[in-house]
Amino acid sequence: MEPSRKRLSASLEDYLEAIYHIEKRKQAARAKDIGASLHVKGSSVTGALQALAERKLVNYAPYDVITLTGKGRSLARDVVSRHQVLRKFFVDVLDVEEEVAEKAACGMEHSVPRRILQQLIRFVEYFTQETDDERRRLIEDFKSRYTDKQDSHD
Amino acid sequence: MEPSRKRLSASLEDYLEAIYHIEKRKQAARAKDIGASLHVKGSSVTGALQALAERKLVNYAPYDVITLTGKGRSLARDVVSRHQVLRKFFVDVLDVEEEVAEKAACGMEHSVPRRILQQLIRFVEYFTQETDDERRRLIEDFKSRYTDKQDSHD
DNA sequence: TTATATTCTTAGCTGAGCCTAATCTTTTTT
DNA sequence: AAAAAAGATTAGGCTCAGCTAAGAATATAA
Repeated sequence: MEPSRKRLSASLEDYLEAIYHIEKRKQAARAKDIGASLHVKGSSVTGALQALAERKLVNYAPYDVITLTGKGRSLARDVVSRHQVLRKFFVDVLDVEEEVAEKAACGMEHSVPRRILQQLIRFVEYFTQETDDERRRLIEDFKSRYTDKQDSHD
Repeated sequence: MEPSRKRLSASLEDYLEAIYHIEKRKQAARAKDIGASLHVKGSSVTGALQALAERKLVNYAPYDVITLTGKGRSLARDVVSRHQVLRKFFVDVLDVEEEVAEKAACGMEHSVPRRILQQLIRFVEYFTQETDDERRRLIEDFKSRYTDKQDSHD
């Protein structure tokens, strides 16, 4: 009985992520919150929840509230972490606008390999450490050279 | 008559990219080369080519060789450039293994916003300039601290 | 120049993942 | 408690992007 080893689709990862955030705000998630958060209709949510339930990632019973299982929460945290790392890198290092960074992270979070993530974490850490002036100065210097916050995103 | 303003799917971008690379090696692309390069069957290639032809991105006639149109080539270059920038950043800055970098670039190239790309280009440039020792030294220092080239990709 | 092999296309199927419309459930009002 | 509203689910449809199998077109070999 393998623990459904196949990779989750980008879409299902999004659902997991959304549920995770909603759970953090409220106790449990409702279908409509998920739909609102992902800009999809209720019927799509139901479909996704059934897929997630089949993989034992959410506790789901029709008309009941939705919660993540242990496995689900762990996977959700993984996605959220990818998102956060990218976002932080875009904002703190590349000096990109919050909204652009946020959107970009959303798009790219599903395909960042572990190894890249690991290095990215180390990299951001290395260059933003409170304790090292030289490194932080360089990043600041980089930023100050390209301070053209226009719109050329997307 | 709008020039089909809607964004290309990740899949169609992959096809364009593949054709671009094949064209660079040989004179023109054949369906089977494209299929081999993307690991899809011939019939899928035909389908994609028809979609691309409809958008005037490839010159396509049944059983004939395939070439990019001007618009197609320009778009292809765009994709390839996103790919290369990511790849270079992963290898030259994050110090990630070639294959991991390559795969990651493949996955992420479809969702990098322009703005992020622009900053990434500047960033890599800034830190790998031949002319600046201090910056290059810091990157080297970063690399030397995390020289654990194991497998934890994917 | 036939025969064979290769390549390409068509037709039709599948699964994801979204949608709308109709039909439950559950909750809230009156 | 009955009616109304809100929320969730099912049924069925659509698009995308892959697949297989069968057949057409082209290229190669005998």
